[in-house]
Amino acid sequence: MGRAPCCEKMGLKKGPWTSEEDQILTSFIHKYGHGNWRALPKQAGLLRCGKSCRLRWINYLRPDIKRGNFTREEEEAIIKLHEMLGNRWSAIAARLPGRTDNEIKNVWHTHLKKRLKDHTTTTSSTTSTRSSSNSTSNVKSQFVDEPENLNYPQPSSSDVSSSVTKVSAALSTDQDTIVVKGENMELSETFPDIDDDSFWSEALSTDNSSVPLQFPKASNDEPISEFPITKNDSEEFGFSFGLNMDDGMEFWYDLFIRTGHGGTPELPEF
DNA sequence: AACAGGCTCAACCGCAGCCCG
DNA sequence: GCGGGCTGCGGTTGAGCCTGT
Repeated sequence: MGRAPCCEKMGLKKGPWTSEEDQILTSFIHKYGHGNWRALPKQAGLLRCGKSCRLRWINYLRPDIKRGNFTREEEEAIIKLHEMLGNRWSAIAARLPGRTDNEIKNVWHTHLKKRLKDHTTTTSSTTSTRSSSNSTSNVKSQFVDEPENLNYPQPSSSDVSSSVTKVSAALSTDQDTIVVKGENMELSETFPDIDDDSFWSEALSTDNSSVPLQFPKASNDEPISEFPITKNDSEEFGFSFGLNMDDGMEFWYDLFIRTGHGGTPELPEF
């Protein structure tokens, strides 16, 4: 089909975004949403192409973005999801609240891929119960057998350390099923067909920031220079800072609790 | 202190698919 | 059904930072 002309128009800026540009874009989207990325930079008075604006918003400016290092649980989830989904970074990102596909992709290529590769070369004799031909199929044994390979600070207490390892091992999957096991329980979370993203998008439907809102009436192409954000604005558009971050934290907290960190240090051996 | 090589991550590029006239 | 416009996605790049020598 027809390809979108890229940012080749004269005068359009490329390269790193300035804080001023960030502020303009953020303010505009908070106020009017992003119904039309192509028209947005013009409306907002940005010398960027819509594509660049969209990327900047999605990967950096969105308020529900969880900044900072990936937690152990997140990295394990990425590995598992990659095992199931392959390089479908957006699908993986949809399952990791607050993380973007770009971020996950970077983490995969810089950390996880290398880690898995190192492990497979050093522990080629390690047996895996999975018969999958996927190259990442030995993820479980990696975390079970060699937690010291991970670049995480290890607690001084051996009890805590071992429990972490066991929890990681408990995050096993059988294709579409992620099984989380804890003491005195076997809680299975059977996820629906992972090809159907609707389940997840519904589950994460609090992501109001992605809901296209309305642009100002474009009586002319005058850029809108000021859009102070008020509490009323955010309420009017159903937008709220921190909401999605809380959901993300809730997700991991829930996982944390279910895996036994929330009170029961002892976990079944694997 | 200076340099080189490696690493990280924000941003860009180009393709695919969806939507609509 | 066809074609153009647009968005979303995955792969790739490169500037800046970090680390080792």
